[in-house]
Amino acid sequence: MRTPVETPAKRPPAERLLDTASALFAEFGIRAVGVDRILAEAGVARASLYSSYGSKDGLVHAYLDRLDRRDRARWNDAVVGIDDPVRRILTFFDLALASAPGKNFRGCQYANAATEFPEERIEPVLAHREWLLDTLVGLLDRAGAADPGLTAERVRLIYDGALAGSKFEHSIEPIRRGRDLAAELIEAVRGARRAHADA
Amino acid sequence: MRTPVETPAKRPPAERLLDTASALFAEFGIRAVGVDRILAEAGVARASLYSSYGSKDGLVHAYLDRLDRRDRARWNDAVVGIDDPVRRILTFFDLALASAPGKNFRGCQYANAATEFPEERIEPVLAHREWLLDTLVGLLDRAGAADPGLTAERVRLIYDGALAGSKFEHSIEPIRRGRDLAAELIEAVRGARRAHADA
DNA sequence: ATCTGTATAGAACGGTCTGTCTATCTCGAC
DNA sequence: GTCGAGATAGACAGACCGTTCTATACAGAT
Repeated sequence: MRTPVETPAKRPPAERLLDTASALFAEFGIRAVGVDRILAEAGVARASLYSSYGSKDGLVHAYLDRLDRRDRARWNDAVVGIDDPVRRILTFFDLALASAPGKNFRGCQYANAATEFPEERIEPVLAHREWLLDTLVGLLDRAGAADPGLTAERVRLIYDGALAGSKFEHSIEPIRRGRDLAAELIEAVRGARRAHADA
Repeated sequence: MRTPVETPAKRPPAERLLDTASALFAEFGIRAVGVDRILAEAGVARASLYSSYGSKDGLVHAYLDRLDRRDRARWNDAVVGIDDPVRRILTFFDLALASAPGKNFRGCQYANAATEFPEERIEPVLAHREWLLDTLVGLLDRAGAADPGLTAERVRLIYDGALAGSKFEHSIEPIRRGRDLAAELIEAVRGARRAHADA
């Protein structure tokens, strides 16, 4: 049993399916993409979808779950070698800046999923947001910010607004503005704690 | 020809249709609501929809157009008697705070529409955002803020983030936080201009 | 009383959706 | 060579989609 090196090493159907579905869901929305289209673009048989994921809903959950895990991993990779907690926070914006154009400025995929399925509580979406908030709290605490909990909520709010604006305007400008605003906000609350300590 | 006063004055089908559709679109999303359901809940005949609006798409556009006009009117009514430009700005957040629970914390309906139809450029959505920004610029200028253009963009970004957070958390807390953050931001840039003028 | 415009109910159409099923094929293990 | 798992293609079912159509009922104006 050897892994073919020269050939494109045709990947198993389940993986091709998830890759194709992820790209289509992100670009056009979940409800707007039917399984027929996913199957055609992935070059995969219908039965493979239902044996691997059980249903379209199963595929959707696999998409969101992997999205969460990958986004965390991408941030973790990006902050390797960065010690400054503020720069680590701004990395969230930097990653969004880098990926927004390639995703047609579709904004936050978690927000999009929550919009398309307003009645469901989607576990990976909630988990991702909680991770983001917890990470921000820890970093702001390390940065010496006054009231890290409140500031973390505010930074996340700015992050949400930045991605929403990017979707509206099909531009990275709102993300840039959000980055600047977050940086200034953090700088201000660092000063506040310093001033308080001085007094 | 008299207007009946005592009876509920059964309103014409086109209006009932738009009211029902607006409520359903807002709560469950546009794609998720079929015309059958709208017709049933409005108690209106099928043909009335197509004679009044031409198609479901026509109904959707009427919904978004009226939403824009009503939101502007609602803000205009709310700021009657309020002179302070900062309080006028915060009225945007106050209105969102008041209406969010009744709308099941579905966030910004313009953002939701943009999410559900990523390929279209939806005119009322763009117009509403432009009106919001222009209004903010004028008020911030009157408030004596440094760089009203930039600050207006930032306030709108905070507003977007507040509504997005409200949708995620099914709570008005993010809107409250956005209001506070916007108030502090405006106060800071007012101080900046005063300080600059003093120097 | 008749005409007209508008609302009604409901059948029907073509299309698309998710999901199931059958039947064939490929390929690695033994 | 044989077997079996997994992939393939494609037909099929049943529901729902938006839309068009016919036929009927009812109001007000003439």
